[in-house]
Amino acid sequence: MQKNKLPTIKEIAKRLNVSVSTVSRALHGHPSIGLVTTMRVQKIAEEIGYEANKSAIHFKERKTYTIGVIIPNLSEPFFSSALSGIEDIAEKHNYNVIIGQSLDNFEREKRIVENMKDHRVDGVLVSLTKDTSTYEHFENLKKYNIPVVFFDRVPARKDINFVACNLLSGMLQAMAKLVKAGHKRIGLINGPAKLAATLQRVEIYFKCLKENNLPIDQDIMVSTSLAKSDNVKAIQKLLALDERPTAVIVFNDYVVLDCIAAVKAAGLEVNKDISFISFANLPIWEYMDTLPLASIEQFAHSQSVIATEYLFKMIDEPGAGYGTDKPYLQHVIDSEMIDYSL
Amino acid sequence: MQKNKLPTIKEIAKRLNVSVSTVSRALHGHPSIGLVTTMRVQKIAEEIGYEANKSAIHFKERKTYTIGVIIPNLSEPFFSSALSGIEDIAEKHNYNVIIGQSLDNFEREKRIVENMKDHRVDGVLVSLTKDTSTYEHFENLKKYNIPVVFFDRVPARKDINFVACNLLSGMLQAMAKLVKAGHKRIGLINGPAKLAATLQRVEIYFKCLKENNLPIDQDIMVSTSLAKSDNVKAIQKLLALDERPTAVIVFNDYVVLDCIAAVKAAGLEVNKDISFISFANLPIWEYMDTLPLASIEQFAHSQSVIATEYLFKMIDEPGAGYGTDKPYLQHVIDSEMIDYSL
DNA sequence: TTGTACGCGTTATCAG
DNA sequence: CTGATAACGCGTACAA
Repeated sequence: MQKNKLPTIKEIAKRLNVSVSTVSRALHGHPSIGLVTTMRVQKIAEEIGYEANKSAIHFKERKTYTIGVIIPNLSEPFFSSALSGIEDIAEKHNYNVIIGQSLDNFEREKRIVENMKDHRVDGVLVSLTKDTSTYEHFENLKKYNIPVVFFDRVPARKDINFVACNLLSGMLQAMAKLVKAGHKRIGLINGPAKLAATLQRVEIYFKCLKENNLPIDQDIMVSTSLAKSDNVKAIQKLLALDERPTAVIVFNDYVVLDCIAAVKAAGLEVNKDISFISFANLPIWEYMDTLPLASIEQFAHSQSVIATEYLFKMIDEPGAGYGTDKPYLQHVIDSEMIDYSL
Repeated sequence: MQKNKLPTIKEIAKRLNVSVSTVSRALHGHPSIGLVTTMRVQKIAEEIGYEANKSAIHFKERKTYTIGVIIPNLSEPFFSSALSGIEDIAEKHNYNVIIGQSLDNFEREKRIVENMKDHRVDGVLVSLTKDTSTYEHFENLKKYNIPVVFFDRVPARKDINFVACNLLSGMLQAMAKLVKAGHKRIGLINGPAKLAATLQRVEIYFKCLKENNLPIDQDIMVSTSLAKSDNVKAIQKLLALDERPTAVIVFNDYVVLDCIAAVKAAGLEVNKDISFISFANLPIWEYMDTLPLASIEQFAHSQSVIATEYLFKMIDEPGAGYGTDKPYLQHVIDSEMIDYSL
């Protein structure tokens, strides 16, 4: 029935027996168009409910006014909160945001990048899969002049733009606190080996031990794929040790949640038999009865906002050198211990 | 430096001294093109790294292969989980998803709808603002043949497509459980008046009281704007009553979180001095020590998936009558009590 | 002050 | 088998 008969500039021109350019200019209030004509045009534009087809304009401008966001999983508060920040900034720039969930799957990540390139987004924000260790799919975007900024889960390279968290600062505070409380045997539950953050955690862990003159003991270092069952296994391994750690650094708050449950299930008491410190600072701690001693804030929102703002710099001033060589964005946010033991 | 010199079909044509149509057909493996020509074309296409400009194709097809999602807030797990489901389905249909956060602000919602229309999305999914009570901005989309499906927070109308939760079924189970446990004074903490769900809650509340031969008492009915401070005020009002309720139906799990905290702060014990039942079934309950007696699952994921699939039916078969009159989607999911008291 | 012509990248139609 | 041309909706340099 209703044919796709959307009002166009052409339609208006026909009705008024003027040219499309006149209509176009009239609609934009161009000074060179006579007042009467302008009014007449605007009048029927109003009447027939004309509204410019942005996608046509974008096509012509060879821009889409859209940025792409690639993240592992929307269901994780960390990422949805980041996305929320991104959308905020994009909206201020009159940009749209399209999303792609990699689901921590490298192949999917590649497909999503491909798709975003096909759609000619004007820029891309990425938080990597835990399995991403090559970056050609992103290189490809350079060919299309599509700027990329990584955040949080970033490649281990120097020729890219990223914003991430320096976990050390907060961790040092936390560690000092543990040592002061008398902990001498401090374990580590780390994440998947391929994640850059995992390596970082080890480094920090070592550094902190050293800083406090504590020995390194491989027995109390375990890791998890981040799957729930694996989290439980990890903590259980530690609990089963003859000489178990009295405190544990944990990859993130989600893992700690499972650890706490497992400790309770084992008939032990959190913060007495064993204490935890982890990374993320989930908003729910506020409501929990049993929490880690401290959590190292990761600033999902700040990270994403900074990344997005830089992305827009690159988009708005192409050729200004942003994102190339010297002015690479390599923003590292100092982390911060949030003390829950008070 | 690098001019926007992306390889196009035209470029290939020039290099080979053939027409663009030949190139186009060769690229698509059209049978009418000679094998040699086809090969030659594909060869340099490969060489110069040609990739079709989808946005040009979409422009020509007058489709964007993009759907819009309008939700109050990405930071709420309920909505991010819904969005996750939407993105999943869209991806299967090779569609993109653009998002808009209304932040529960009616004016923003209008702007977002406008924006999505400007961008000519092929369809829209909406969960309303708590202040939305008029729907002209959506009517407008009809003019552009952009189908709309509402989910969860839906308009109180019959001439639209929606999927929502019937909260009654789960609630009846929960209520039966309360009564069986001896509760006779059951209060209500409701949400903002403008939200359709608020009215629904009252109806259910009344119905359940009646079903169980309990009297209605205005004193134990309060409401909150959903802001934290307001949540606390609401529960405190109930706690301050001479004869306070022994159990309370609460608008949703987020409000309960604040209630529980307030109860503890008042030196009372949850599930002893006062019990709660609410709506949402947050994933974190699993990890909490203090939880409501039960939570009525809202099925964020299911709702959004069903809504999205119907949206694609409308998109894929326009004129098939979907979304008009008889085949309006008015899918109501029966809710389900999740019992946490075991 | 207004109109003509062109370009954005692609596909479809019609001719040859 | 291949090419020229129109069309999608709009903006704009150039011409009148």
